[in-house]
Amino acid sequence: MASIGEHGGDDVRKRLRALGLRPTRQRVALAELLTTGEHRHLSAEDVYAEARNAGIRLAYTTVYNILHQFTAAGLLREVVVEPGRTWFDTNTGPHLHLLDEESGTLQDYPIDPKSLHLLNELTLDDDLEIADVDIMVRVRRKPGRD
Amino acid sequence: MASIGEHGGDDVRKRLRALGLRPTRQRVALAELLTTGEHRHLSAEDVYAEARNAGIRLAYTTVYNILHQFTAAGLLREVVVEPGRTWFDTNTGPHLHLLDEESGTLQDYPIDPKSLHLLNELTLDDDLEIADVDIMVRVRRKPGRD
DNA sequence: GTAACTGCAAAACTTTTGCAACCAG
DNA sequence: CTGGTTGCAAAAGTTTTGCAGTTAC
Repeated sequence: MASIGEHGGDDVRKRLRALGLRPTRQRVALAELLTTGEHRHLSAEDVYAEARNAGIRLAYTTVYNILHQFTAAGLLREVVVEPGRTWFDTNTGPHLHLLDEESGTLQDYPIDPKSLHLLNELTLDDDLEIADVDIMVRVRRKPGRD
Repeated sequence: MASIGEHGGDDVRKRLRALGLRPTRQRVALAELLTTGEHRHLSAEDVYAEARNAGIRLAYTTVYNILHQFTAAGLLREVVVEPGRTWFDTNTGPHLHLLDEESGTLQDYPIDPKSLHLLNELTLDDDLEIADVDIMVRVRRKPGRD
């Protein structure tokens, strides 16, 4: 594990600054929390709870502020599944989402961007360009004998 | 224009019944409203307002109930763009969505399902199958000279 | 010192719930 | 009749706002 210790996080600070974000105590703490370990899907509430558990003192409002700033900066991706169910995805690489509607489970599935052949053929207005593509595959248990 | 007149809607009634939905006054009226004319993206509020303007008396709750029932029955598609921004799409054919984040505008773009080559290669659990696929292409105005 | 940022409480929104009244078959 | 539907008001949930106080540089 890299040296993201007690008083560490110098690299995080640099990265934040490069994104035009002042490395405040709260932003550094959340950035470390969110970029450490496996990729995850977290609700704002999840992030708040985890932060508090980790001993980070910060307000709920601040969690929202920072999550949105991180999303705008490309550190996170926002995934809206249903109204009132927003996930922040720590995986910003090319992937699609598998949603099991029965359980509400969201799963990443890596894809080769080149396979999105279709997107190169979209006819857009001349002054428009593709900023991002979200693909959600809704899966269900096969019907039949239970 | 087909005969969807004052006291008409017999075909609508049949269609609703075929879907297992009792053709109540409210359901018939909304089904006519939503299946007439061009395809559109409507919020629950839009539908409520349009219905009232058209002289249909019904409750906000009922609009939600019916929109969800229609969605489950395949008469509509639900599109969630951001938390607190759900659209009901009257176009149930194969298409993707272009979202201009600046303006919040959502636009349909027809696609050939066969071009979704990628989806045939997804490795899913044996008891799972694809129920539906939502593709959202976020577009933005090209940066550069203003 | 100053602009950027945070924290708190309240507000704003959309969507859901519970239950009595109503209607279709 | 009888269960499926509707309507109303109230509740639930998430996300946003306004503004005073704090912090980064």
